[in-house]
Order: sequence, then structure tokens, then C-alpha cells
Amino acid sequence: MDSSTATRSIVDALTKAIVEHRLHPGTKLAEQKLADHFGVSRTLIRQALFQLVQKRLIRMEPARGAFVATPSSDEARQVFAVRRMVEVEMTRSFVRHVTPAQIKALKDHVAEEKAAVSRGDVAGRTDLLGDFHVRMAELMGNEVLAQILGELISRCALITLMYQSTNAAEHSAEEHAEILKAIAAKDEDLAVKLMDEHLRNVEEGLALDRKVPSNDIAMALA
Amino acid sequence: MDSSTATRSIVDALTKAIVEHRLHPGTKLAEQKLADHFGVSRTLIRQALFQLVQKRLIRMEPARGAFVATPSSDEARQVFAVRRMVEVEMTRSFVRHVTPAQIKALKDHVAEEKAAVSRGDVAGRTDLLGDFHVRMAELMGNEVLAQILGELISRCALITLMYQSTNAAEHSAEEHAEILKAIAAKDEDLAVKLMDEHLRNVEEGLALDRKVPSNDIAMALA
DNA sequence: TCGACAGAAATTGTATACAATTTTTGTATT
DNA sequence: AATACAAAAATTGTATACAATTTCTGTCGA
Repeated sequence: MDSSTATRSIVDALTKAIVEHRLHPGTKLAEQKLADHFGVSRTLIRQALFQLVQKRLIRMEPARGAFVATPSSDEARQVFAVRRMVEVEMTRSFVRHVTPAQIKALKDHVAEEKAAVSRGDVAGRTDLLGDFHVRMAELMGNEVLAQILGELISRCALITLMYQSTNAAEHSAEEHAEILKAIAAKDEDLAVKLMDEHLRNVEEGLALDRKVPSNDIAMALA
Repeated sequence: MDSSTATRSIVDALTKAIVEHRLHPGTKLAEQKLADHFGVSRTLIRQALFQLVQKRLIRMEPARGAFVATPSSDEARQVFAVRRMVEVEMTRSFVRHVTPAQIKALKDHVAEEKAAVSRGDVAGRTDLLGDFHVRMAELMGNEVLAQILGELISRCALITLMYQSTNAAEHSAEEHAEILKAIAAKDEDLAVKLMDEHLRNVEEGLALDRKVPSNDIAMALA
């Protein structure tokens, strides 16, 4: 009886599917179907769904079931506002205590990003672009920060899918490179400013004014 | 069939009990006992426990059960580091957009804090002191921020219980008053500085170097 | 007296059962 | 043809059942 590892792996699999856009916002997650798919009983599925509700990746409606979350534009703005709060100060702290090894780790990461971009690997690119921010937290040795940031970025994956307009994400890898350069130069204020601008750019690349974001037709009528 | 409201209320009740120190760090949470207490089946208890794991208020050990969390001093430091990151920038943003109504709301809150302090209401005081920070987030209209901050502060309640040394929390109400004064004066830099110092004071009032924090004897042997 | 060990009791992990609600389907009525 | 309605099917919410593991207890042996 492998303890709660089973539930955990279901949460991870569903999280991955949602973040990687294989499950679209508004999609119904029928418990029995998930149970069949994972080869377990609804009990475990239910435990997993409740955890995903807390991560704000799905919502559950009384007696109607679970659906992939459809974050409102208000929520999107709030998520980005929090990301700026956290990441601006994270960047400041990072610059102050940065080591050569950390710079190298981020440099390698940015190289991977650029490779994914130039080879046209959209899924891998999105993944890596988000990971850059989490990696910073991890390199600082702050797991609490890394976990919170990871959750915010998961939510951003959903938000991006719903409100994507321009492909402004194209520039992200370059912006990461510039942030890193400022960090390496230990230019605290510049690094902070670039991180703030970077996050604003990502947010502005979204159409947060739009009414119903394409996929949501079924939802809108329900 | 009241949907997941049942599970939600169990999560809330247990959260409250842990945050209010009625359940101590390391305490075992036997599922059947909780089920009997709440008058439900273990199924619902289990769903609630998994949610509390995600909130880091309990931990579950494979086949051994659930225990009230015993955050390490490292984790404690990380939680406070994140709080400083978030709240410093929250304060900055708050000052920039603050309205008279918001100032009044916080003023009322600080008055309640001082009342609780002077009447020696320890439980109410602790509660209100934490709420001051969440209230700021709520007044900003950022639910995402309020929720994340609320979770961080819940964890701080556990941390405080485990590592409390000096009763430095005595000064918190005064510090809140000073922060509020700076906010009302729209002195952004001062407000930010005071908030940062306030959080550092709270952290320094803890004995994060201590080995095993009193209550944890049972845990230490297990 | 202390520790090792076997069996019993209790506890966890998962599946299944069943009542309550929602969704679907088919039919009748206008 | 379109709508309203009723029965049927599917789905959710909760409890119970049962196997696997851990914890407790009492006995035996040194």
C-alpha cells in the first residue's frame, strides 16, 4: 500500500496535462473516466481533484463535477501582480548573494531556452520559460519560495492559453538573458527593473480585455 | 448532498485548531477519531487531510498517519523570507494607491489589536496581528495575494508556537500603528522600511537556533 | 529485570456500494 | 417543428467493507 504516492502521482499527471495545454480550460473532468484511465478507484481521483482545486487549476461545482479552471481576467491580473511583488524582491535578494555557480546554472538554462525557441519546440519553450523563474528560487535554496512561485507559474500557463494574443513570449528568452547579464554584473537596480519590465511585458502580451476566450463557448452557455 | 462544503468545513475547523494552537506540532491526527468527532466517514476526513498537507499545516507519513506539522528552523526562515518579499512590495503598492477608506479600515483594525493586547486576550491578539497583513491584501482587492499571504501567516502561527522565545509579539501592535502612520503620510520608503523591519523583528523574536522545541519530545523519539 | 518475539488490536490505503442529484433521452402536446 | 415533461441513465457525494501495514500487548527466555 504505497501510501499517498498514488494520489500524488495522479495530481502530478493532471497538473502536467493542464499546464501543457493537453486539457483545455473548461473541460469537464469526469471522475469515473479519470479512474478508468489511471486504473484506480474514484476515491483516489477525488482526493487528487481536491488538491487541484487548492492549486486553482480546476474548480468543482456542487454535484456537477470538476472542470479545468477558467481564470478570469481579474484573477489573471492579480496573479501577475503577485508575481511581480515576489519576483522583484527575489531578484534583488538573488543579486545580493549570487555565486558564480548560480550564474552558470542560469546561463545554461537560458541556452536551453534559446535552443528550444530556435528549434520551434513550443511546448518545451513554454516549460523552460516558466522554469527560469522557479530555478532562481531553487538556486537561492528557498523551497518555500520555489513552491509558491511554481504554483503561480502553473496558473500562468492556464492564463496564457486563455488570453494569448501576440506571441510576445518570443522575446522572453532574450529578456531572461538580459536579466541574467544584469545579475552577473551585480547591478541590483537594473536587474530588478528588467525583471519588473519582463513580467509586465508578458502580461501585456495577453488580451485581458477580451470577453470570452475562444475555447470557452461551451462554458459561456452553461 | 452538500457537495464539498462538508470537506471544506472540516479543513477550516482543523486549520483553525492548528493555527489557534489547540492542536500542537507533532500531534497525531487519527482518522477514525476525527471522523467520529465530525460525525462523518473517514472518506471526508481523508480528503480534508490531503488539503492540509498542501497547506503545509500537517504532514502524512506512509501508513503511519497524519501529524500536525513541525516546521524546521530552515523552513521558518524561508517562510519569513518570502513574507518579506511579498509584503515589502505589497506595502509599496498599497501606499501608492491608498484611499482614505482603506486607512480608516486599518486604523480600526489596529485599535482592535491594541484592545486585545490591553485586555490580555492572547488568542485574539495573535489572530488579529496576523490578520492585519491579510487585511491589507484584501483592501487592495487582490484575492490571490490575500490567499497566499493567509497561508504563509497560518504557517507562521505554527512556527511561532514552536520557536517562541521572547514575547516580542507584544510590540507588533505598535509597529503596525507606525506602519499605518507612514502609509497615511504616503511616505512610501518609510512604510516599506518599517514593514521590513517589523517582519525582521518578529523573526528575531524566535529562537530558530534551538534544537527541539519543547512540545516535540514525542516526535523526537519516534 | 530487561529485551526479543508472536499474536491481537488498531490504523491506514483502496475499492465498492448506495443514496441523492444532475443530465440525457424519448414522448406527447400544442 | 418546437417545447414541455417524464422516465432512464449517468454522475456525484458519502459511507462501508476489506486487505495490508503498523502499533500494542503479553509471554518467554536470558
